[in-house]
Amino acid sequence: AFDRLYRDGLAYRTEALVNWCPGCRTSVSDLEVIPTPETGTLWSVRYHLIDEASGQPDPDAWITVATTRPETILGDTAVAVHPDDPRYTGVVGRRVRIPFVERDVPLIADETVERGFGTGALKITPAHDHDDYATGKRHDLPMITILADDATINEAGAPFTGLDRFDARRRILEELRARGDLEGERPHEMVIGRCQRSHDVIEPRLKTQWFIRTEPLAAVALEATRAGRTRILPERFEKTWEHWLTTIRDWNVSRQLWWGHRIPAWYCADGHVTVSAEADGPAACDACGRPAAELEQDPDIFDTWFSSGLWPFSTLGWPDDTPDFRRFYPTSVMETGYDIIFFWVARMMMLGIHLTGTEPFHTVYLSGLIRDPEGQKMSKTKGNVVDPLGLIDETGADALRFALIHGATPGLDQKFGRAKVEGARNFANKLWNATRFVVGARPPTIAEDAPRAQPDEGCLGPAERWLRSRAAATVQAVDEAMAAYAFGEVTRILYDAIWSEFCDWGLELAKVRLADESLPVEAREATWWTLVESLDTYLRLLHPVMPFVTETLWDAIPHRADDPELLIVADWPPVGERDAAIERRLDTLFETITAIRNARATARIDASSWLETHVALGDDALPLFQDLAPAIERLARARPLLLSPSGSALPRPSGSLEIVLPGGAVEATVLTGASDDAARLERGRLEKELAEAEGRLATARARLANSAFVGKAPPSVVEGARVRERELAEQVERLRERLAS
RNA sequence: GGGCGGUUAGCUCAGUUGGUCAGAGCGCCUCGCUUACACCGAGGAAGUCACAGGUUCGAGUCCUGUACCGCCCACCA
Repeated sequence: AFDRLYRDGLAYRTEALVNWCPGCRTSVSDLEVIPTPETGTLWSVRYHLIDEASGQPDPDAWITVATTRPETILGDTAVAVHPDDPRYTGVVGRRVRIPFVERDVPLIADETVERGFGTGALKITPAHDHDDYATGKRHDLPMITILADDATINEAGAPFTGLDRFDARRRILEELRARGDLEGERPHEMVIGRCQRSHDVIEPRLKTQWFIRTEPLAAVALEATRAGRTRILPERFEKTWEHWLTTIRDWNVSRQLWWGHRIPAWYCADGHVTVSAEADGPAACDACGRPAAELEQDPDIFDTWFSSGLWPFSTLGWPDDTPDFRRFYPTSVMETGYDIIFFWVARMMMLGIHLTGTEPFHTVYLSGLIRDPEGQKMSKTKGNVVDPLGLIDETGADALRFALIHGATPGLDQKFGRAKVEGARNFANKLWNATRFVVGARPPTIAEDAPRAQPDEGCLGPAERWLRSRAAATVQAVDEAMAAYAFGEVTRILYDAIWSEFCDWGLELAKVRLADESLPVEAREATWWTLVESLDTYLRLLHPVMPFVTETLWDAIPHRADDPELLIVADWPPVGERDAAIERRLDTLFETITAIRNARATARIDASSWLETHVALGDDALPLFQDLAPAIERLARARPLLLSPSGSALPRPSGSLEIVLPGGAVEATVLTGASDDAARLERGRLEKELAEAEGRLATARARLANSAFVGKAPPSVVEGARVRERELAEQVERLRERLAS
């Protein structure tokens, strides 16, 4: 890759100002310099003007400069003021004496100087400051390096040679004060660049190193996102992307470290450069033909992100045209944290497009960061890091995966702790037990190793049709969420479908039918096959999130002849057919059961006692309720259970529990055997329900009475409001009847 | 100095194109060992959706501003 970049004119070696970390003894990229706000000191220092006659500094004439880094005085090669600054119009062009090094430097005018800052006069240290470097270039100033690699003062900084930079600063200040040239000092809020890794103060300094010319690379990366060939999600990050890539500077890729890919560049005695992609290096110098034995390889290595930037294709055998590369490049979706969008994603894009001609992925999905339960960034020094392996030992990898995905919203950080993993572990456990139940509930008429059979359509009851319809709904919902990269939504859909629908209602209904000896064998078999079918669907849907437990459980259920050995390669489930009518009626049935349970609990009736219960409901749902009567009996502890068409007179002995469903479509009476206490509690519940229903009814009526609403809202919305109003009115009426009697 | 995100039940967070969206999990309260599961089951309480304006018949949901928390980018020594 480097060889290609070099030959394409995109890699070059030059002496330039780099970010030097004295602690790591290496240069680092701009991205690895962390701007850190700190309170420093701003010192005012007098530089004496040179008397033009004597050529000596004038003790009584000076210009005062402001600096936060007095040690860099040793490297000053100019003093700059703004050209339009009236205070200095007379002195521009004269020379000043730099103390200690006794160097005379020009007083120059440059528009970048802020007149309002400090004294309006700025010392220029081109070899140790990015701004000054630019100024030095503009004015062709000498660049004097005064620091060694360990940030001690070098020979150029005599008489302070050998002192650490901060010791040198103290000494210099002392001496300036002694000379009377330290005019003042004051605290100064500033931003200091520190090393991302060692936190040392970064020293800008001159080094001869390799750079990647980023502008053309950034241009093609930008073009790819602008044209939509690569999409960044969430979209708002495209703005960040644009900004960074349009202001990007050339990338220093040389590192003076040991671990990494060594830079494949060789130098001869004449300083010629030979870059080679050969494993053993070049045979001879490209320029002068000196043999390999006389060449020396660059001791530096690449920035780790240079190597990482090649990942999408270097892992596939590139630059060879391998089957893997042909099959898997370009990749599809790049998922990573937003914190490395520049470090990694941008580099993969720039290098990938240039080197392969194709964007490495069509979508970049940026997730948030995982933080500790208090919202702190996890760090080893803080000790708040979750050890995934330890957690996996405790709760399983599936639980960890589920928890991380469940809690994730694209691009937003999530607080993460034990509680979330435990919830996911419980879910896995629930699924495990549900499967255990299904496997154990196999009717004896079905052989243990029987191949998977379709439920007999003719034998399906409403519960079975409901299970199938809900499974279809879940497949559809999961498909949509997946397509939208809403992975947290995927887990939420599956959690609800499996726990609240399949387990809470589906299995409970199935238990009753499976145990019903009065039904023909075929009916019970159909119920079981329906359970297997739904479970099979849910396991397939959940597999990407919880691969291990689903794989194991899937192995335990009967399979079709064309199923593969493993779930991981099994087909994604197709969307089945919905049955809206069944879903609606079952919902009503569930609501009825819940309402009866609620009434019983409110009246503090022993949950295990069986009570005579009367239910009246509309003709459309009545047959279904009759069909599922045994299940209602069991789930509502309603026995005997009497079902009748709505409008039928229900018995209302004292102490009975009165139930009216929203909409008034279902009414029920539970005979408690009369207890004053129960009756009182029950009445309180009914009154509360009435008050709530009346409140909603008033709101609904007010809305419909508003001619603007009726006139402007879409007809479907108005119609919906009318239906709601009717239902509430019905419910209120029924409740009043109950309370009156 | 620019740019961005967050502010919804005690806690952690969902809420796609504005119209039963006020939700989930945990926690809490009351019951319960009913033949898959107490890592469970049944029921329940709990939010003026940060604040102030505005648009609209209608706004957590759109616009403007404010406050607080956080992040990114940035060559005022």
